[in-house]
Amino acid sequence: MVTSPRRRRPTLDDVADAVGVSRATVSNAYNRPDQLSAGLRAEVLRAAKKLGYSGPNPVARSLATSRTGAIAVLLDTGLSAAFSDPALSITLDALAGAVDPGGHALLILPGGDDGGPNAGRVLAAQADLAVAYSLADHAPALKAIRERGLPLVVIDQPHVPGSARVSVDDRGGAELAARHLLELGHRRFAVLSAQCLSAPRGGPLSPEEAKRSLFRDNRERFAGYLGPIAAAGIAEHDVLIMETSGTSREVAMASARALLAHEPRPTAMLCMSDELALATLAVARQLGLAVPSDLSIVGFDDAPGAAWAAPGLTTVRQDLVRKGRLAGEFAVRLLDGEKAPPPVTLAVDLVVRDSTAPPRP
Amino acid sequence: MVTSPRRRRPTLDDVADAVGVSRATVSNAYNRPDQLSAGLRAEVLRAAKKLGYSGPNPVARSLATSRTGAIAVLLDTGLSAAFSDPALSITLDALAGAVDPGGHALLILPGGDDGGPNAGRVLAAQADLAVAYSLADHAPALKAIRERGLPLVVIDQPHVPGSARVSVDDRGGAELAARHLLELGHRRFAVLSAQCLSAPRGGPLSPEEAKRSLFRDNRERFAGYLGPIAAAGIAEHDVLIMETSGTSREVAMASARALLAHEPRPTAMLCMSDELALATLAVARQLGLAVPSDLSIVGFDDAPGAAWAAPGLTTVRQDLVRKGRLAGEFAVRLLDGEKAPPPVTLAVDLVVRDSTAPPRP
DNA sequence: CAGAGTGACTTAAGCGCTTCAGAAAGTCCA
DNA sequence: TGGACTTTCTGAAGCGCTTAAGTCACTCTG
Repeated sequence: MVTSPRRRRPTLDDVADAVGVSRATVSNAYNRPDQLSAGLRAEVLRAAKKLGYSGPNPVARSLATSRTGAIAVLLDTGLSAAFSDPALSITLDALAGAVDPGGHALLILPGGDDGGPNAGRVLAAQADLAVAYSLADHAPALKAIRERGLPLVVIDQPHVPGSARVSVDDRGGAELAARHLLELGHRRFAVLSAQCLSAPRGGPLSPEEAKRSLFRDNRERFAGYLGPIAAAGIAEHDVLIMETSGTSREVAMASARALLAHEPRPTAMLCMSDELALATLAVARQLGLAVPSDLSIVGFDDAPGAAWAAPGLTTVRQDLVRKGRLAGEFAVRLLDGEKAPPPVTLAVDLVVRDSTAPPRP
Repeated sequence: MVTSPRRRRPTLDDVADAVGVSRATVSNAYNRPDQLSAGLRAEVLRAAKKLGYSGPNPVARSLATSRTGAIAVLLDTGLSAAFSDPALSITLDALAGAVDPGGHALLILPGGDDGGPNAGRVLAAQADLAVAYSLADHAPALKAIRERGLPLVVIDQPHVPGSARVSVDDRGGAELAARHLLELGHRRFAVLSAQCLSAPRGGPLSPEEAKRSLFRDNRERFAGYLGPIAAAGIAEHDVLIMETSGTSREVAMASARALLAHEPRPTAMLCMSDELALATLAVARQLGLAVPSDLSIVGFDDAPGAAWAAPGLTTVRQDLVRKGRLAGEFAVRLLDGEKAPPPVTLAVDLVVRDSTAPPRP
């Protein structure tokens, strides 16, 4: 019984035996260099190298310390769709940057068709904390997180008791966009939204349906769009609303095309993301519609692409980097055992570029 | 000593005690329902629910089974930069889809400034396998993976003994692009590349420097571009080469602008990704250059944006979905204990759209 | 009705590490 | 010179779970 038949990886004990010290000492050599003499530490490390020991097994360490060093990120779509939205990439990058000094990596849990990741996956995820990004209100994943008692940070979602939250003033932003167009004199509006209802469906939506969206940010934006429009004496039912299914550009373009095919054609399009706005811009170009003289378009996010577009996109700016960083900081604080800070709502503002103008008389 | 002061989470033992069975039975209730009677199982689950036990602790389970259920993805840049490239999103989405049935999530390790993720992070990552995506050849992360003895799948990188590999015919694709332009009659070329050398620097590159790129795919593409051009009797040093630093659109546009400012202006631009090509397209528009009559542009990847662009982008198509899926399948096979399959190189082809034409006479 | 079989649980040995409470040996100062 | 400290290292108790092997009480067969 000298060595196991299948050459197993060396462990802390093997190193300890090789050097002739206790296991605790080897552990200290890696984790608390001040607990042993420099000479012995060097000897331990040398022996480890010789044996091919690459340091404490991360899983075993996690079990002993009850810290995994990972943060689960719960998304509501697949990776490709999720990351085709620059807003997510930017937010997550900032988040990753904020938690990186603490040594936390991101464990990505993509969503399925029920507004978030599979609950079983969430229950099995090795993470110290979860970040939920714009999930449907009823997402099973959220329940799983609660069951596990995992600290939670939510982004762009309704507040969950006990969790930290950062979101933006979706409604206020949408109002800014709608008022801007109203002030320019528009009366025929269309709204292009990402998925609102369960099960990818896509297609036209009534204002009532829109306001019942499963996603809080959608609901808020709808309310923000429709409020000022209604206040201006335009019937909500005269506002065309279209939900896209999925997040691909093709689908978005098809939806935009459907909206623009309506008679009388809307003169202003309110888009819930810059991606949707850019898709609309592309469709307008295909149809030979001049933007902004034939059609005004307003986006949301102020993603980098909004500024590069031709014409530059008028859009509601939100500070994505700040949002991600804040979420990351909240995560770190929760991990440090602090209580959840009060929810933060970031302000937005309207960036007027060249995609909006008064409608043709 | 009835209960610990800080209410700790219930464990398998607590449930076992509550029901009055052994720990193994509770474990079986979760993992091997056929090992106990349906009645007892229901009772166990009921007790678990009552105690607030949400199922076996993932970390402890991992330690016992020596499987984590996560796949580490090693990237060479930060998240924002990484995901601003649709090629990565698409590949990773396909990869995630392929490993999902096995219950594997992706643990994302973004890169720093040394061509890959920090080695310490890699050593500490809780994963069963690593996927390296287009890292620099010497990336410390790769060494860390080897030390750990973790199975490895590399994408678009040199072969690592013992690991699986999928890549595309970068050189062949680049040759197709160059030949296409030569056949159209171009003689003044520029090449726009992503980062090649260590430490983000950006700026003009000599052909020698270019061929020493730290990234295999870059080297191959350079070779593929320059080969046919040289064969056509054009001196390599007459080809303008520019490396961008980072991956943001702004930086890419600045690089493109610099190339187009050269006198005499190149008539054809070879871009190592569609993102770079689209940035070039935007610059050309700003400069009032007509594409393709004043300037031909060829991209690489055939990302979705290539088709939407106006004009449609001529580009080298690679099957990103297939690449990701294949990598995922290889991962699954390695996890099943199979030997590394032989490396696969996917074919590419040239998609000719409207961004290339003969140069103005 | 003995012996083989089967179903339903339990026992106990890990998985590889951290960490706290000592122990042993040396240092310091009155 | 001897008690009070330090420094350096060890012992051992977990962390929460899986799983191979074993026990025990039955049910079939021939």
